[in-house]
Amino acid sequence: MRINRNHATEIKERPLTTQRRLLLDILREAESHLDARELFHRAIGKDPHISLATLYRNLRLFKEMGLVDERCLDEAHCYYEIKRSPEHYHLVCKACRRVIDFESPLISKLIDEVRRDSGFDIVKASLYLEGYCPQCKSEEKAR
Amino acid sequence: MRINRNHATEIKERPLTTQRRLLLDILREAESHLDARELFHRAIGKDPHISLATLYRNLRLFKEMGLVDERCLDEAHCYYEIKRSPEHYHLVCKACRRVIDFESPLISKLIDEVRRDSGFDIVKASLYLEGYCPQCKSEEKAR
DNA sequence: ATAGGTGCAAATGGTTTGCGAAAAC
DNA sequence: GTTTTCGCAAACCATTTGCACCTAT
Repeated sequence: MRINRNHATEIKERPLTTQRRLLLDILREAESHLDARELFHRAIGKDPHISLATLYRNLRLFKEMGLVDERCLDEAHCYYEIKRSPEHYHLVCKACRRVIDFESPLISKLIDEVRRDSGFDIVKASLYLEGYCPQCKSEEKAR
Repeated sequence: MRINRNHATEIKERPLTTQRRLLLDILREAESHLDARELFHRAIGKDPHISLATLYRNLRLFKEMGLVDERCLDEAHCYYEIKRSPEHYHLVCKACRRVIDFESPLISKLIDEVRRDSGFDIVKASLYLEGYCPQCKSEEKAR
């Protein structure tokens, strides 16, 4: 079995090795938003022999093939997630670090607007909103 | 002289040392979007004795004080820029890496929408659009 | 005199790479 | 038999930290 990206360009097709399947399965099953550390932790759980090098090599491959998105919130927090459709965006609580996905039709409107004004051919949009979730807000107040 | 953030909360006021002024000046004068390496390069130009440790310590301080924003496009590309108003967002060309700033009233509409739906108190929005700029698009076609 | 800042050099820690062995085709 | 992947250990490199000195109050 092989993996590749439907609208692939010059990127070669690659075999779906046991390790790659393992990693992709974890990413798919995850409630999403795993960092490399957590992904490795879960991978070790399923196959104690898998190595970090393999993990990073394949994360990079997945990124290049467009199977996985890398989301870097800041220097210290990079998360990986399987691409799913429809596209969605992220809302992060600065207190508890909970991440919520959301969608909004306003974004495609915005993209159209920018495309028209700038002449860019836009292929990807990343949007993070940060703030405080209802729980953390009220805990804050209680203090 | 001192630096602090107008709507400061618990963050102490800090003295504006020569090194801090130097760094802030560079960030202010920059056409924006400097990474740590480039910032250091320019800093060394003005004061050959300034150290990387000072640069990182102060970048972190500036972030905490809300003077500077850190934008991480991916693992390898973190950029720092002085906060200016009004808020603006980024459009990056995947081919030439050019970065364009833009604003749009649709974003505050979007934020209102998300705030209403999620109950979050939203304090920051980061939006990157990636694609190909008009020049790179036509060079691509020419090939 | 005390607190905070700086430079230097060493430590840290996440990510990458070189290499020989193993697997895929 | 050639090509690709893997695991291991070593290398890399951006960032952080410990410490002694310095500066400002």
